Amino acid sequence: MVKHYLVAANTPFNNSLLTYISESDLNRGDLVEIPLGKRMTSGCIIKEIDDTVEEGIDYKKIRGLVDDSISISDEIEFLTWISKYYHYPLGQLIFDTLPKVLKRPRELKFFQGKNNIPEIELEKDQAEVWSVLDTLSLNTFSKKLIHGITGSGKSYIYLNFIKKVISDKKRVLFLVPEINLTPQFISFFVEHLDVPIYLYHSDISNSDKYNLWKLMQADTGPCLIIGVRSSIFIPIKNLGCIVVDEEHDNSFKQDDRCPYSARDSALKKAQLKNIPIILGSATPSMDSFHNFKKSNDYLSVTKRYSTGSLPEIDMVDLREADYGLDFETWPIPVSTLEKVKTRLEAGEQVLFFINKLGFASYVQCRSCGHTFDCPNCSVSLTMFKGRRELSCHSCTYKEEMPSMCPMCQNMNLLNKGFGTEKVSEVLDEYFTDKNIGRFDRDEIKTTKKLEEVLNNFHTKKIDILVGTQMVSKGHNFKNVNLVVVLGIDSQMNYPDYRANERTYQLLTQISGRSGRFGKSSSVMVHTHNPDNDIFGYVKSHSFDGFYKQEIDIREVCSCPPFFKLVAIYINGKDRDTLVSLASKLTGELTYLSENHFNDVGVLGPRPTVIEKRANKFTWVTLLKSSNINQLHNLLSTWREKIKLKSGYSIKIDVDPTFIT
DNA sequence: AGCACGCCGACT
DNA sequence: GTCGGCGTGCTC
Repeated sequence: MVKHYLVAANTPFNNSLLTYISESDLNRGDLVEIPLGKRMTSGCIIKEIDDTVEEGIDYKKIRGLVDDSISISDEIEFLTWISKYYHYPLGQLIFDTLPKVLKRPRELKFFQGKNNIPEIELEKDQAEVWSVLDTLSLNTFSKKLIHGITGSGKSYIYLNFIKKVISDKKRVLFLVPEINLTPQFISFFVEHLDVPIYLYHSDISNSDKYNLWKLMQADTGPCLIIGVRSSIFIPIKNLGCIVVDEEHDNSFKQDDRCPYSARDSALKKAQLKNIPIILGSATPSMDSFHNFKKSNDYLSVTKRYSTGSLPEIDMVDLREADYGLDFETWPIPVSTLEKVKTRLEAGEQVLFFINKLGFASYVQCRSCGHTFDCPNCSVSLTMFKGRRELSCHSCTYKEEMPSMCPMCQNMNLLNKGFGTEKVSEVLDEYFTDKNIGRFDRDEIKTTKKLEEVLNNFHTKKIDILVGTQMVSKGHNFKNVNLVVVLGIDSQMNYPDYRANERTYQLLTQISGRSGRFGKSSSVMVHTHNPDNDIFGYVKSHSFDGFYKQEIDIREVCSCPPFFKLVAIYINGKDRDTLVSLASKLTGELTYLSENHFNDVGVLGPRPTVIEKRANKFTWVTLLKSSNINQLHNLLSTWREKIKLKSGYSIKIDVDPTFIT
């Protein structure tokens, strides 16, 4: 008896949903091999179909099961939701997230919890939050947002809840934004739990990923999984709760392939699985704060745990900065270096934050003004002094450091702008007897190196640590009571509606690295615009104040959380063709909005901030609406009709965090 | 997204 | 002559 099956195939064709026939019985979630055109590809069985089969198509036969040890039947509903919400083909989503198959699987490594630390007594604020969580049913969907200032001991609240779920013999998924954050959580949970602890991030092998998927299906023993965003796709049987730490963090949003938010998807997953989910942050996103307040699911801890106190935030006005007679301390004012010196002399360590890599952001000829730009992208090249090269941050282009201007042969080349390498050098020259360490993507390429540098800082082999975003998140440095922030102005001036929010979050998170363990501590924020309102709210540690100001701006400019936003990126190699394609596609969107979906606004198209990357151009069109259903319907209608020539592609980004 | 077909330019 | 550049069209 021949049966027809709807299969989600690994192809964008027909939105990945294709019909096949099979003589053997197959189940929803089975992974199969199927012919497609003249090749073979993978597919996932969605359902059997009977009378709805179209005539006139010569359906092909399913070749057989590709792997019988994994079935994702319990995740199809979840994956289908993601596919619809983010307008991304279901079949491609499934095979993007599935661990690659597995020639020679090795044994799965994990950490065994030792549980050798006795129960910790919660302080009053924490206990109040815990008393609410303690009443949550473990078999019902519920969501809570814990807003706990940096150093308030959110981890202990999570821990209590996790212990409760584990003692109910269930499993816990603990989401962290980045692989950097996993080492500190491993030791924390190993000491407090007595179950296996598994890691899931970009640095674990495919074999381990595959084994974990299998294990999470095979048995149901309680365990903890600490994972980055992609771990929401692991089909975990007997999942008892999800925790999302640092929920505001932009790393939860994927930006290539299907641009899903792991935080929002986790909320959906908890709802579908009927389990509780807990989000936590010291600086909640505007979106979450707004939503959780509205539904009364908001909990807060306002006091630092134990003896920690909040740092003093000092604004350093760069308009009055003194960089020494020969400008030799630039970009660090002499007064700042003196403050650093005092801290170092007291035996403390200091943290520097600059959100740029390299020695100079660009190089310019003093005589004719020529700048060294990437031949493949519309950006200038970053100068790396140590490696003696200029390199592009948006493609792989590199060239040797020039000794003269190629236009006018002048030898006098200026270094403009600065990054971590420059700051490290200035510090090295000023504090000749101190060790300066660097903590950025350029320096830290492996987990091993990450742990090594962190360890050197913890054991005081490094006196001053200079880093990018990487240092701002989560780490606890016992001996740091001064944090220096440079180059924040460029963040604040980024041209999208989230610039204020990101700046507030970043400054607050960085401040959180200072003075975690008593003593007076401070943060020095360097800016040309010290009177900006945001600094006032950071200074007074007033999230509420910031939120109240920002939420009004969002409302008057029709931005999230009041309006939903979708960015549509159109990409291609020939600029003229791309521009006409972008305006044609935007014209179709405008037509649909004017004639059928009146509540949706269409803005654009316009070139992206970096219009050319690796010799391809990108333009963007924005959709805005407070009518979410209409927005989705417009997108679906539009997507069914569009046709693209090869070499041209579109990316739909629902709820973009960055508009580039 | 693959993969094939098909039509033009510069090599043995 | 034919190797290979990529433009176009098709895939349940």
